[in-house]
Formats: sequence, C-alpha cells, structure tokens
Amino acid sequence: MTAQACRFFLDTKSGVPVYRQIIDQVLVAVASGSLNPGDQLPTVRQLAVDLSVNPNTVLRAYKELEIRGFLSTQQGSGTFISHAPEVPVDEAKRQERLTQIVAQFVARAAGEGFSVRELAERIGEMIAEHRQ
Amino acid sequence: MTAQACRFFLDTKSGVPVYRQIIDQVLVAVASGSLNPGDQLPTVRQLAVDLSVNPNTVLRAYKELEIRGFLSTQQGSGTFISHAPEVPVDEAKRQERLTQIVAQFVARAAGEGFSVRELAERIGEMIAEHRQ
Amino acid sequence: MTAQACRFFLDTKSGVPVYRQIIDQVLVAVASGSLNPGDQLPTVRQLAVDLSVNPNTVLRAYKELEIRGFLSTQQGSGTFISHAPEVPVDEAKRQERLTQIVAQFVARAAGEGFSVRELAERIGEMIAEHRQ
Amino acid sequence: MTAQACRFFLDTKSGVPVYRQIIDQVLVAVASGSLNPGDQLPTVRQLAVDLSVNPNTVLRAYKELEIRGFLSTQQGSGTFISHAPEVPVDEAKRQERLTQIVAQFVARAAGEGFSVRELAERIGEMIAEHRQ
DNA sequence: GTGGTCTAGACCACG
DNA sequence: GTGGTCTAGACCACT
Repeated sequence: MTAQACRFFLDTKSGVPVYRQIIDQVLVAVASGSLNPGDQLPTVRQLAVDLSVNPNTVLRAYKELEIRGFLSTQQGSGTFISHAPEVPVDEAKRQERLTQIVAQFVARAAGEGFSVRELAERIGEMIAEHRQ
Repeated sequence: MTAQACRFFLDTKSGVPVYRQIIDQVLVAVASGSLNPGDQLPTVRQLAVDLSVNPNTVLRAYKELEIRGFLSTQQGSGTFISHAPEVPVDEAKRQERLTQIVAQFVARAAGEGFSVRELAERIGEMIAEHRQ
Repeated sequence: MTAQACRFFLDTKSGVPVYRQIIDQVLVAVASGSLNPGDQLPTVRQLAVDLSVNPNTVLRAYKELEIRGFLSTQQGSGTFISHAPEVPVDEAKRQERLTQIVAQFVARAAGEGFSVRELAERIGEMIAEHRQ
Repeated sequence: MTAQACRFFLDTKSGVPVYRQIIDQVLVAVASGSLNPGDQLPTVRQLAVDLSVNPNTVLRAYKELEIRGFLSTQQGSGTFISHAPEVPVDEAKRQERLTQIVAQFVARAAGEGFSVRELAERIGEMIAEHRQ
C-alpha cells in the first residue's frame, strides 16, 4: 500500500513553516491510521513538485521524522513508515489539535468577512445533507 | 467598554508565530461577537506583559489588523475595534465562497480524523462561550 | 526583470517616517508604470544599505505593501510586484472618487500657493520620466 | 484681519506629526501671503476643536513657532503673526515642496487604485474647464 | 499614561 | 543568498 491515501496540503498563509506542516501531516496520518507501518511515502522530489516547494524543504521534514524514528529511509527504494512507531492516539492532544484547526479556520474566515454564526450554519447544513 | 470578555493565550508549541496567534484571536473574537465595534483592546504594553512577549510583537499584530481595517488606533488613547465601513459585496459570490472554504476545511479536518460533527460542536461552543 | 528603473530616496527633513516614504515610492512607481506586476524589488538588505536604514525598516514597508496586496514575497527568492487580483468596482463610483480626491488635492495645493498648471506639469513629468 | 483666509487641514494618514503639519501650514501661509504680520491666528482651543485634536498639540505647534519668531503671543488677546518674519519665498524650497505634495498625492491615489495617467487627465480637464 | 518609529542584533526558514 | 520572527531598548508624538 502506498501513501496515496494521504494527501498533503500546505497553508502558505498560516505562518507555520512548510517543513513543520509536512511533519505534522505525517504524524497525524500515522496516528489516525491513514498511514501504517511499511507504507511508502511519496519521494522527496515528487512531494516537492506536488507542493511546489524546494526539495530541500521536503528533505528536511523527512530527515527530522527519521531522526525521531517515525520513518526509515531505504536507499534506492524509498521512504517508509517505521514499524511500531509509538503514536498512541492521545485524546487530549487530539482535542487540542481540533481547537487549533477550528480557531485558525474561523480566523481565516473572519478575515474574509464571515461570522462564526454563518460558518456554524453552513456546517450544520452539511451534516443535514449527509443524513439524507 | 473593555475587552475583558476576550482572553488571549499563546500556544508556543504550535509553530504559529506569536503575532499571528494574536491576529487570529482578535479576528475570532470579532467574528464570534466577543468584540464589537468601538470596544477597546488591551493596550500594547499590557498585552505584551500578559503574554510575556515583546511589546513590538503585539504592536505588529495590531498594526496588521489596522491595515486590514479591523482596528483603529488613536495615539495616546488606545486601540479599538473599527466601525467597519463594510463594503457591500455580491451576496451570491459571498455564499459561494463560504461554501468553498467550509468544504475545504471539512475535507482537511477529515484527513486528520475529525468528523463533521466534532467540528460543528467546537464551533457551536465558540458561539456559546461569548454569550456568557 | 529588476527594479533598476526605480530609484529610492529619502527626505529626512520632511518629518515623514522612512517606512512611509518607501511605501509611497513603491505605490507611485506602480501607478506610473515604472514597476509592473512580476518585477522584483530591491532586496530588503540591499535597499536598507542604499538608504542607510535598518533592514527592519525596509521590511516593515514591504510587509505593509504585502498586506495591502501590492507585493508578494517569496521566502528565499525575493519580493515582487503582485499580479493584482483587481477587484472590479463600480466605475461610476470610482470616477466620482477620482474627482473628489483630485479636487481636494488641488484645493490644498492652492492653499500653499501652487497653481493647477504647476501641479499638472509635475505629474506630467512623472509620466515622462518612466518612459525614458 | 483675522486668519479666516487660512484654512487648516490635517492628513492623519500621512504619518506626519500633527503639530508638524500645523507648523508647516502657518509657515506656508506666511510665505505665500495668506497670512501677514499682525494677522490673528485661531485660538488654541478653537483650532483644537476644528482639527479634532488635543489642545496641547496645537499649543505645542504655536509654542515652537513663537520660539522661532514667527508668532507672538499676547496674553488675553490672542496669537498673532510677528512683524517682519524672515520668510522669503525660496523658489528651490517651493519646488521641493511641490514635488513632495505631488508625490504624496500620487501615492495616496495609487493606494486607491488610480494610475498617474488618470490623475493627469483629470487635472488636465480642470484646467480646460477653468479656461472656458 | 497611550501608540509610533527606528535601531541593533540574534536566530529561523527557505532556495 | 533570500525574507521572517522576535527581543531589547531608545526616543518621539499625543491625551
């Protein structure tokens, strides 16, 4: 299984360093089960092209993940998720992350003139539609 | 009226620049109704002390918000939420944009393992909080 | 393409903040066609040296222009004139506003003893200069 | 003769200190003959109200002008233009000032999306109208 | 007391 | 090399 299930994206306006966003997304994917031990990650060059960033930036992210033990690089074949990485789904951290992404989203939307109420209503509609 | 209803806090581990966190929190407060036109924000120096950051960092956040039209500063007396001129925009396009950003947000959050329901609840809490 | 066509200078006796003078000169260059979308501005450090000011002062000017949408910066490569999204506005209101600001300007200049003809000539020179 | 012929105005967005703007306007009025020796200036309080600034700000401007010998304050009767103030109309300075106000105007207009060409045309029209 | 401007310099992110 | 963030601190403008 490849990492196709895991889509990377960047928020260049968030102020969060690109390499940090890549690291976070790999960690989240592992924690949520989107990526499992043995899964292959995109190549450095491929991801660099996909995200329109310099390969060095991707390399740095992969390097840090490797140092922290989440990835293992195998020369000539690619980069893979390590076996048995200790990433228990910490509910407290999960809630913290939820708060963070919601707050950032609301802030961004507010900057475009949308109120929290409008956002809440639109998301409510999505839930309703989903039920049908 | 003071901004007592609006508590600032920093997440130093998130990688988000301090000045960006301040901007986001002001935007959220405005969008949720915690801060209204005419309300005074904490003084630059006071907020700098509260957050344990340099006054220039707070100033920079306030300055960006002023340029973007959310705040108006009055030398010698303080910084206040603007009485927005509110450029009337095409409501159809606005709704379209709202749908777009909400859908994008939900998709990304789903990628991190959050359900639409969780997102809706957290946003609902934001509205509830400011009513207190 | 570089910004060689655009010379920066400071008037330290005018009382106008340095960062403001930089902003104004970029705006004028854009309005007169000396700088066009995609053109690169001098680097922060280079302009700081040229004007004998602190790099942070230049950075601040560039940052404000970026927030206002006139510049776009790309970390590691430089600062460029934006390809403006150009929000389409009501042309009638735009012309009205143009009349308003021109009339106001002429009135104030007259109060300082300048004739409309002198003003017209000086603005004409601005257009001529950038053609060279 | 009172100073009614001399209208004060402030450009709060120019970044130029208010007290500096007041000083400049008095000097210009004297140099251009709008104000003559013996003419009375508005009272500190009146001008403060007119410009919506703190009386201390006006006071500071008048104080500096008095120190420089352009004004003389007569307790109980008001503030007047001094006799024989040495303000020869220096053509070089005049041209410098012309450049400055035109540049600031163009920059401001550019910030609102007007090109130099549009400004030139509109002013040209004003000249044509004036001739009729 | 308020905010505003500027300097000097450290350290980070990115190409 | 590029720009970005932050600190520390001086001095100015204004209420």
